[in-house]
Amino acid sequence: MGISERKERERQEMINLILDEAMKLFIEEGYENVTMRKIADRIEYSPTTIYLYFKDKTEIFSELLNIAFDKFYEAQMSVQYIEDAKEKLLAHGIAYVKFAVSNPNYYDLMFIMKDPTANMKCPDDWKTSTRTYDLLKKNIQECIENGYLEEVDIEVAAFTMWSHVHGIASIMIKRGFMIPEAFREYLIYNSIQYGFKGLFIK
Amino acid sequence: MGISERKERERQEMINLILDEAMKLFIEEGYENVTMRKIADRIEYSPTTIYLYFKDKTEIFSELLNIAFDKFYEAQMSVQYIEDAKEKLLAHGIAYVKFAVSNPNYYDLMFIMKDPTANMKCPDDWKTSTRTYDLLKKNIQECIENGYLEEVDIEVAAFTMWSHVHGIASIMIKRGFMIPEAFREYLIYNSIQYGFKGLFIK
DNA sequence: TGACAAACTTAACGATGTTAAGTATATTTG
DNA sequence: CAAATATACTTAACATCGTTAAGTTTGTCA
Repeated sequence: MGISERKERERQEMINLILDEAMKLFIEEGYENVTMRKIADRIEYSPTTIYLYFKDKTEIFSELLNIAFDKFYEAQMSVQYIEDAKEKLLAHGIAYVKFAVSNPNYYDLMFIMKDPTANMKCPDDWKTSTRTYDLLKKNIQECIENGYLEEVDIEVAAFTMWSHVHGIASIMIKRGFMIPEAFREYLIYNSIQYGFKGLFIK
Repeated sequence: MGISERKERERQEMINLILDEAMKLFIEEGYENVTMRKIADRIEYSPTTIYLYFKDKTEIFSELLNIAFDKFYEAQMSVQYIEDAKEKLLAHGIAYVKFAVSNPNYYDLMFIMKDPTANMKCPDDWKTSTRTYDLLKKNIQECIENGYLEEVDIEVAAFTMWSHVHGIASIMIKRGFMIPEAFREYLIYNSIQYGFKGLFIK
């Protein structure tokens, strides 16, 4: 009997409908503009219907978070084809910041916002997030092997590069107005260049 | 007649009382736990009384922001006595992050939170914030003069160091749970060391 | 002492997330 | 095929939030 399959399918469609509209609201207007009632308006159901598919608002955002991390990972992967380890590492950093500034709400959700995942058991749920960090470490390792970087604690090196690009990203997203618009791109590019290059020995 | 003076004094005391309690609530429990009603409870007045002294909630936070920037500036100044320009620059960076992690709510307010100053006219009100950035640039200038740094666009150098320490600070504050507790201090110190040192030529 | 202004409170509005109780629809069972 | 039941959804309500309007108390000055 395909009847329970159909029901499961319909349920999944409803879940996706909710997530899609929540995501649109979120991307367009940011976290504080995603309200249960606004989502309900968009999907043309009553607000309480949402609670039949999600425990609460944070569960919706946990799902959006996973989607965001996937896109984030893809953005980083788009640069992994580069042969030269040094060039790749630089491109990696630039891709990181580029993703952040062109998807500010995703980035906010992933790394800045009061963690909507406070209720999540970390080890499993953050798998998608460590994936990109592992990629960075791999690239650093490659640089060491090719003599571009001296042999250092790879954790320190990775954290240093991460904190640098994260710093750029979050300044641009949260306090970008402090920097003249025309100056921002220049600053992003040259800062990554300047900061990373200092670490290279060749 | 000292009567209007007394009234003005009493008014100022009320303003300070409100700010003090708001600040305590804010430091202890963060932004979202500061509500007009909770402040009212603490000062033992009705919620609406607060509106006789502050236009709205954001005006209270604008005041807290100024106080925070002052403390921040002081924290940076506490390291300016150091003679050697290179040592001073490193200490500056460490002092920055130290302030941030030991005053996470201040730091959040200053550089991370959805700007509570959106209604403020930037040029004047951000004076207190550019003050510390000018200090950083001065220290960098000194390093150049002493041959510690090559002659670079000072704006790029300052932004690079800022984004690095800001990155460290905001990771620790917002996603510190991703890093083992025992590892954090090590990472902070060594990352600043590693990142900054790379920029020096001597 | 009475007029008036300042300080403060009570009550309410519209928004939020969320829950409890009720209704309509679809499926299963006799 | 009709009655029983489970599923999907809605209405109404609660407590909380920032904020406003209207009313009350208090203190100052003529």
